[in-house]
Amino acid sequence: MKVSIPAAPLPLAFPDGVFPAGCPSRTVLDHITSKWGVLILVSLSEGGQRWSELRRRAEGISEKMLAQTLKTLERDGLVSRHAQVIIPPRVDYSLTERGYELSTLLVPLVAWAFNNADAIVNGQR
Amino acid sequence: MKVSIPAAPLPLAFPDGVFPAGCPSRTVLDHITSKWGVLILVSLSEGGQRWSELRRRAEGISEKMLAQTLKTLERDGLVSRHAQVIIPPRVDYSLTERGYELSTLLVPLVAWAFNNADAIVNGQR
DNA sequence: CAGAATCCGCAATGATACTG
DNA sequence: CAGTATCATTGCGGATTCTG
Repeated sequence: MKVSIPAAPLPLAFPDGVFPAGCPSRTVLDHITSKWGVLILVSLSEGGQRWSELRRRAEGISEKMLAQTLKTLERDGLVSRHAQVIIPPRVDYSLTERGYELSTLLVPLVAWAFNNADAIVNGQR
Repeated sequence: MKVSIPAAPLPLAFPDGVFPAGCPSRTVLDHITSKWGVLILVSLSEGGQRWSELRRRAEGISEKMLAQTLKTLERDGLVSRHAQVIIPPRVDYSLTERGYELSTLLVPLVAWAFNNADAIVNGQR
């Protein structure tokens, strides 16, 4: 049985529906949809967390990639870093307002992936 | 000025908030958040489109990556392929029901990236 | 027109070791 | 604890050629 699927209008300002190669949104999209970027942002949507906690939650991430991902997100103004100069050091990360706004779009996406993962990898319906 | 940001509860079934390394959702997430996967899915959210049109809209994509991306999304049951055996050939792609459901999450994400791109790359607020 | 097949470079990633 | 530095690897992705 076939069902007709309603076409959703793209509420985007892309001329002729073309996603331009040099568009800045491409870079932003690459950052926020990166393998580890998504997990870090979603993880932080629950509130501020320490370096070690982020490393634990994004299972499998290397220290290098955690540092790199956090730096990129910080430069993008999505994550803010709060370092306490104590020994041993303690550094907390949290979402900025803009990062939090983004996370409200990312959380449903990760949830969807989780809920549909089995059906997708097994080719079920 | 600082503002307090409410913590959003993660409506996910991840134990201890840990995203497991071997979780199938990781693979799914990689597919649907891939560089070209996002653009193809969002493009198709407007309705069925031909190979050549997808190639045009996802500006900068190579034939290889278009083929590879479409195959992956088709295997995942998110995109369906409709080939007409004529000369010259004509092949249309469209979203499955599951793919369409996903696109409703992806479209706002791309729109957000587009709307915030300038502020992000320029470091503005 | 819509691909498939092949070659190939380099940037992204991981592993390891070191440090304030 | 929270990183940085260096090195090794690989597989992603681009360019090209060929075809039904």
